[in-house]
Amino acid sequence: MAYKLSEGSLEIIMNGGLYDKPVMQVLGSKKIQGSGSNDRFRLLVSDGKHSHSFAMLATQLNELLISGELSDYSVVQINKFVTSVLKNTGKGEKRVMIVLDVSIIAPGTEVGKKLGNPQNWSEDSVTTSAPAPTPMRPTPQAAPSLGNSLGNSFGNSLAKPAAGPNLDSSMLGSQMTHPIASLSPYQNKWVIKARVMNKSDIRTWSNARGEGKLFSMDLCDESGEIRATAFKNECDKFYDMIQVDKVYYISRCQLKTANKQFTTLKNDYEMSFTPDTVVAECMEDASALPTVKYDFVPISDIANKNSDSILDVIGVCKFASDVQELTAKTTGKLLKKREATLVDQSGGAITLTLWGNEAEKFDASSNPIVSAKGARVAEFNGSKSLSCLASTMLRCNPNVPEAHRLRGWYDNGGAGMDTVNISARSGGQSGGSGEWLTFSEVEARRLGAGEKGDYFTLVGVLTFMFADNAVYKACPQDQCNKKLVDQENGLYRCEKCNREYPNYKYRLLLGANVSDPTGDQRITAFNEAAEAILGQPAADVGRMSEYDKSAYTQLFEEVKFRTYVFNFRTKMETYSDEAKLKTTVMSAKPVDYRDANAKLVKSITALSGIQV
DNA sequence: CCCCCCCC
Repeated sequence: MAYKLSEGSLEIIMNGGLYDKPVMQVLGSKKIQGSGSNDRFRLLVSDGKHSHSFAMLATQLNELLISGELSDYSVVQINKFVTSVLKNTGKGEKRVMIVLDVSIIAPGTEVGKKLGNPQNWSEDSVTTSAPAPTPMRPTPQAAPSLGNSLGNSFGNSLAKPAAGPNLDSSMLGSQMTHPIASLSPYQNKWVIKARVMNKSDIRTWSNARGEGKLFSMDLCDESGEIRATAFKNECDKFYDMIQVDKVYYISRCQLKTANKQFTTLKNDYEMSFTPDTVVAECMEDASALPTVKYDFVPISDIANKNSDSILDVIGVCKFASDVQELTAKTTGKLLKKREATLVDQSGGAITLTLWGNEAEKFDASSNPIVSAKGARVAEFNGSKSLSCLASTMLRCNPNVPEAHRLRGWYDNGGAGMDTVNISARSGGQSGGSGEWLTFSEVEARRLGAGEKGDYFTLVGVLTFMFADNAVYKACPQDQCNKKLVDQENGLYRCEKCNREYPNYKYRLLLGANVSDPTGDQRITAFNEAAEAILGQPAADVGRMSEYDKSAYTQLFEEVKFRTYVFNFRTKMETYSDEAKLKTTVMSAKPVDYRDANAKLVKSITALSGIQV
């Protein structure tokens, strides 16, 4: 049988032209050292007229060679390929062809010999041979280096949109962009057309090697996904431009091996923007480019998921807390978070914690549909909630069928449906998201029954205070707050430090009763919380108790029957066979009536389904 | 060149 090779196709391709599905013969292959398991293979290919050893097999096709399916003398049709120019090869520029998809027309064993008499094609042929023959389809003939000319074109169009007779983005079809899966450090001239799946906040760093700022983004196309990071100048240059869900042409980034420890994206490489990087938004229809794929878990099912598992969720945001600031224990970093309560048709409600910029920007006032791909299940005090990671793809009112279904459900009665808050069953900041509970709800939910105790917020009135023992003389050591024993000789003994001191500090330990319309509770307020309740520093309260008893009594009279927004921690403890809730004041704040009224209105709306 | 993903 005679095999017909696409004579002359190599010359076209190696001149940067396009040739549709050339048929070639493989004359040899050679393994070149890749990093780790990423071996790559170089092929010697022939079109019958020329042979060329600068063809490389895309790594995803390695198996063809390893299995022997592709071997010497095989005749193949190259369905998909890209070329790129390598610099610094020692012999000037070298163009390589990367084979992305092949069909084997005849196995090497069947062909058994070299077809024709191909001459070794060299880079010199470019200048000695005639210009490339007419390609198979309209092609950028003025573009001996595809990536380069596209890059220039972007540069021009960014500077002056109407410029450039050569190429504009409307001419950029899929033929001319490179699949993300084909990118590697071996190729430096390429253009990808990619959708932004996720974009990070700007982060700064400071370490022994210096300091700076960066942001990163996750890109995808039909072939795969890759992370790109923009540092310093590039961070400033591109942060505002890059928008989630939009599609961009991107060229001239630096590729490097991805550290798998820090990414879940399916790519062996990641890229960094460089001063030469060009980004141009794709203005034509890019609906063919994949969007984020979801695998939503019904909210009520999340209660059965393991902690730390990663999942996708979508729900109506029924409620969101204010932004709270906190300090990370391990890093000392100042963090901002907001807790959004999501509900869906499963009848479940769950808290989703947003961080940083996403927390600040979030607006729950219109009860948006919120979706999160890759949120992490967290467990606190035995209850499940979700937390966003840097890799989580968060969307408000995403254009997906589930979102439209939820909107319809919520606006037609779903808002009034009873939900089971799986983030509040037996722990956590109960009621989630800054919701206020009553004592009867605390009882109904059996808060405090768990191992670690439960936190909740409640508006209550101080109905009684144990004023007599509210202040004591404490060990003056910084970390030691032990009550001192008066030695009656001007010295005070600390049993914990096993030392005597001539001095002491006053600390507060206030026992009290708090009531709300549904019940009451014996509570304890330690130093800072008690100072907040009394509105006086412990030192002043101590002086009053010792030197101005009437002022001391007056202080407690004034505070009695005041209303506070309390944050409590409660835990069941057993004293001499009797189980009792031990409830501690974590914080006590005066009521902000504006905020309180807003909460009541929200609650009325949620319960009645009627917009107030 | 980062690599943190936090808290009650």
